Amino acid sequence: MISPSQLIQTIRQFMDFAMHHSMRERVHFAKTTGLSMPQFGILMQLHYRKDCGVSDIGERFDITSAAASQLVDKLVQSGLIQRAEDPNDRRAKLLNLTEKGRQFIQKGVEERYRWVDQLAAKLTPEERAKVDEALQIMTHAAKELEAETSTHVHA
Amino acid sequence: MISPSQLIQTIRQFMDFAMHHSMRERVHFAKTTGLSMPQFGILMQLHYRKDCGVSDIGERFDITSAAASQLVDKLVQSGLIQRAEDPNDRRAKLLNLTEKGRQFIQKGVEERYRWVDQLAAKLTPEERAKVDEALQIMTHAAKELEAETSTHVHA
DNA sequence: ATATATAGTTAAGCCTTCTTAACTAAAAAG
DNA sequence: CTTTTTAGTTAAGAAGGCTTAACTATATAT
Repeated sequence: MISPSQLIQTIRQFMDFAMHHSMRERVHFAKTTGLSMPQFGILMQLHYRKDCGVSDIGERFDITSAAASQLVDKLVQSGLIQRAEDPNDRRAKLLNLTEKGRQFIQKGVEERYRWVDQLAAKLTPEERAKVDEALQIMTHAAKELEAETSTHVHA
Repeated sequence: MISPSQLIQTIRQFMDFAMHHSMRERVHFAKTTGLSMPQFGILMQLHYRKDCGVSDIGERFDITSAAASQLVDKLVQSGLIQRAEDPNDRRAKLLNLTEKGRQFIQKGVEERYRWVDQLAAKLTPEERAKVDEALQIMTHAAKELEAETSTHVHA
C-alpha cells in the first residue's frame, strides 16, 4: 500500500529530473533557432492549445495583453503563427501555429526529447511495460483533470 | 510486449503535459516572488547541483560567462546564493544556495507541484502502486544515465 | 621562468521584453 | 440607443539580459 504522500514524493523526484533536462533542451533549441525564450514559450503554448486569444497568452505567462500582442506580432511576422479573426467575436483573434510553425516545433521534438530516448533505452522489456502502463494512467488522469478544470471555469 | 517507440511516445506525451503545467507554475512563482526567469533558473540549477562554477551556469543556459557572472551577482546580493572561493583552484568559485535560498525554493515547491498533487489524488490505490513503481524505475534510470554521462565527460 | 590558457569580473552599449497610457472596434448591459 | 466592458493594438519609455572587449588573477605547459 503506497501512501499518497510517498507517491507525491516519487512523482516530484522524477519531475525534478525531467524538468531539469527539459529546460536545458528547451534553452538550447531556442538558442540555436534564434528564438527568445518568451517567443518559444508562446509557440509551445500554441502547440498545446489551439485557437488561443491574445489575452490567453498574457494570462499564461503573467504578462499584460499589450506585451502578449507584441510578442505574438513578432511570431506572426516570422511566419510561425497565424492570427485570424474570430468569426464569433470580431474583437478576438484565433492564434494558431502555421504549417511552418508546426514543422518548426516538430523539428525540435527529436532534440528536446533526446533525454527521454536515452532513458527508454535503459529499460528492460518488463520495465518498459510497467512504465508505459503507469504513464498512460498518468496522462489519462491529467486529461481528466484538465477537462474538470475547464468546466469549472465555465461554470 | 511494448515496443521502444511506443514507450517513447507514451513518455513524451506525459512529459508534454508535465512540462506545460510546470512551466506555468514556474512562471507564476517567479513572478510573485519578483524574480526574473533567468534568475529563477539559476536558483533551480543550484538546487539541483551543488558547487557550480560561474561558467557552468553559462554553459547550462547558453550564455557567456560574463552574463552568468552578472546574473549570479544579483542573486548573491539578494542573499539567495553564496559565492565562495574554490580552495583547489583560487580562480574558480563555488556557487551554492544559502539557507535563505533553500527556504525560498522549498516555499515554492508546494505551489510548483500543485498539479502533481491533484494528479496523485485522482488515482486509485492500485494505480498509485503502479505509478510509484514505474517512476522509481525511471528515476533510477535517470540517475544511472547521469552517472554515465558525467564519467564520459571526465574520460 | 616565461608563455599560454582558464575562471571570473567589469563596463559600454545593444536589444528585447514589459509596463503604462491612449486608442479603436466590437460586444454586452442598461 | 446609449453606456460600459471586453479584446486587441500602438507608442514611449523603463528595466533587464546579453554580448563584446578589456582586465585581473590563478593555473598549466613548454
